[in-house]
Amino acid sequence: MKNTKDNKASGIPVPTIRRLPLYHSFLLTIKNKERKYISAPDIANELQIDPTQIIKDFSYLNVKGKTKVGYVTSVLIKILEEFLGYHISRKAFIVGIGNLGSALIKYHRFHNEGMEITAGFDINPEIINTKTNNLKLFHIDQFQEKINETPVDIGIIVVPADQAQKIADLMIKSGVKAIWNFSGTPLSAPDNIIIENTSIDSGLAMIKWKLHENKPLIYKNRML
Amino acid sequence: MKNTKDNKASGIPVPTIRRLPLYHSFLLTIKNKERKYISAPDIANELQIDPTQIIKDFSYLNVKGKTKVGYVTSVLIKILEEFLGYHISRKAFIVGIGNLGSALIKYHRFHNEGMEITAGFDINPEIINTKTNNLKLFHIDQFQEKINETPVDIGIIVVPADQAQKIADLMIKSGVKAIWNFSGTPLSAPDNIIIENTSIDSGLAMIKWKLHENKPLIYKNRML
DNA sequence: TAGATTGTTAATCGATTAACAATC
DNA sequence: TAGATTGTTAATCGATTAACAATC
Repeated sequence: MKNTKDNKASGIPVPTIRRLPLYHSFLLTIKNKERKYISAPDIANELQIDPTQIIKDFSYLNVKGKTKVGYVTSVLIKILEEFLGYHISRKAFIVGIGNLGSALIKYHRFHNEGMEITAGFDINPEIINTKTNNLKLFHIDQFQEKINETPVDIGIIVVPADQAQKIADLMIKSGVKAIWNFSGTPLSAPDNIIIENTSIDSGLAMIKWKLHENKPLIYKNRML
Repeated sequence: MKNTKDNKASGIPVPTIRRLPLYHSFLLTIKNKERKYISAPDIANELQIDPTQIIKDFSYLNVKGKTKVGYVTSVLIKILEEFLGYHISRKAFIVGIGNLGSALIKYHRFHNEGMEITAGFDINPEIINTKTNNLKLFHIDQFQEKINETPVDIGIIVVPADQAQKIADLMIKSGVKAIWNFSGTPLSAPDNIIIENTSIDSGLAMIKWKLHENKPLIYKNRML
């Protein structure tokens, strides 16, 4: 969960990277409206982000805008897609075909964003050797075998917390470069392995905490 | 998407709040092992977070630890649950019963974390008046009617981006206090409405960017 | 020109990390 | 006591925001 300084090299702040897909998806709607130019204040207004933040973010990408006019929509989109690597497809295996796992398999944006899930794994005998959304599902014991046939860069972990580390170890041993961890528990891995943690629970924590804020008594009176 | 200064009042950093569910889930495993005490360095080691960060986080909660021993596991868990409001159940409606929507409905942790989804809405006639995981599904036109019957604090939006604002407006009009937005597009809302955005795409952006980093040529040679 | 916008540099703000005193 | 840990205060680091010059 630690933010290593891997952004130092290029100097692009991590939050900027995370905002880029947002810009991209918004700009597609602008393109559909056949608007050739879009200005930072316009984007800012729509996306509720500070306009100077947007200008700053774009400057990291070396996109040049036109004074008084803005940026060329199609150029922005192209630069974003190149930067985010949407045209370079990375293969991925997903482990844990539960509710969330199935939803991820069906999430159609991954394809446009340059990730292709090429096999799924589980331990449930009922689903092994079946297909979800045209994706073949195998027993986890076949992971090594399948990755030898078609190497993948990304391993997606959607198993319960107590199984996650074991799966991560297997993925690392098998040569996966990046792990996308939806298990809600942190993983140990060598420094050269990219780990991205996505946890739904932290979102709910924020919401509930903010709801509490309206009723300060609840925790201001709490005895330490 | 803008970070307002709503954390100023209590002085607790937003990242701290987001880490709390992680601590909670880890501490449950410690409790299961019947370990009475747990120290910050031990947690740090397991969760890959800086130990002083953990001590700092706990200090915001006014938990007191024992020098040389650590914290009482059960006390930590209790304080975390109180702070995160796990014992105060908030009702929620979910709109958009697609793949992700269905996965969220089945996500069992929400119950423990104090959120209960009490109805689902969609426009697909095939699923209206059916049930998913014992949850009744209605047409979106019945939203106002249903919320009048049983008010909810939280609205969960899992519809496509171009439908999201419309649904948000409906929720706000109906008196929802917080919106959890999975649509991937930002929402306009009055300041008193709590908005939490959860987007899967930013996670993939990070992964792909870090994978690129290993091959700097790809974007260092990119013509601006 | 006046006004709107880009884009850079500086200031501010917030979070993390380091240093260190206190304690058992 | 020596060593390990808490917990606070200070320093550092990184990101956002503000200020402002340049441009069309």
